[in-house]
Amino acid sequence: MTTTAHVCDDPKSVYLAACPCRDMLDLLANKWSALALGALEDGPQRFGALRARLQGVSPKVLTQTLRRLEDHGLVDREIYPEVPPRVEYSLTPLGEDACRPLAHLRTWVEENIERFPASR
Amino acid sequence: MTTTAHVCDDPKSVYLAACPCRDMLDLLANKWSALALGALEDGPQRFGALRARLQGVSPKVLTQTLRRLEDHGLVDREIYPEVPPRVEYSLTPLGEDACRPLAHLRTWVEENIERFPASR
DNA sequence: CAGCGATAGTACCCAATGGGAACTATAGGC
DNA sequence: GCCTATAGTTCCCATTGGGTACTATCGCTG
Repeated sequence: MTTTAHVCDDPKSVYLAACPCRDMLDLLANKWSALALGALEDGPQRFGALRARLQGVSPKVLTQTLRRLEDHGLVDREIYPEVPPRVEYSLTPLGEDACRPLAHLRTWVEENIERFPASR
Repeated sequence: MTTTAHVCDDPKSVYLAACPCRDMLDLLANKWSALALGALEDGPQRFGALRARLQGVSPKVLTQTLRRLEDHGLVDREIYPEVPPRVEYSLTPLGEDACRPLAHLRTWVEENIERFPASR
């Protein structure tokens, strides 16, 4: 396909379906991604700790979310060869930077929740 | 159920599964919601115009997205009784405010897209 | 030495959602 | 009488989301 070849010539915009920005927005504009990255702002954490903080997340979905973030270079996954297993997740520099807009979003929601008609 | 009654006593956090913040985050942390609200920042627009700006969106999904935003008080939907039909979508004050964190997220993605390994 | 517990998942299954193509109603213009 | 334009809706299917149950491993306990 010719689409993958000269993407760099295109203006980068999340509004263009073929732009990689679209995929990144899809990754970050996601409930569990936003929560997982926010939790990792406090420092490296184990799978079980993340699962406890992200109330309501199932282990499968948490694994999917973390793997996707890892694949895109937002989190690191370190496996310690111990028994029982220990795996620590942490933010990469890119992940730390991505946390800022996501933190804005989370705090905006919490500060403005009263204004939403559905929540009254 | 007792959960709806004294929600206001709970600390508001997107990390609590039962908090209404969680639903709002789910609404806003969504690709199409973020794009639709961003498009409406330029002023009221018709369905067809939004469909053209949000490249790749199907009419069904766009309708779903806009209805959901309308139900939560983020956008207004005005129907003009004309033929062919004309429907204009616009931001409510709450929707305008919600645009700020979403705009940060969109621009952060566009400005940092080169740093993502998957896009190289 | 046979269970038991702890951790980080995976396997399996089902429901919800995402998403596309085709269809609808209406009135003006040709 | 037919074509066009608009804002959807309907139907269908593939993908994803999501929950529950299960697994592997080793130290510890009885």
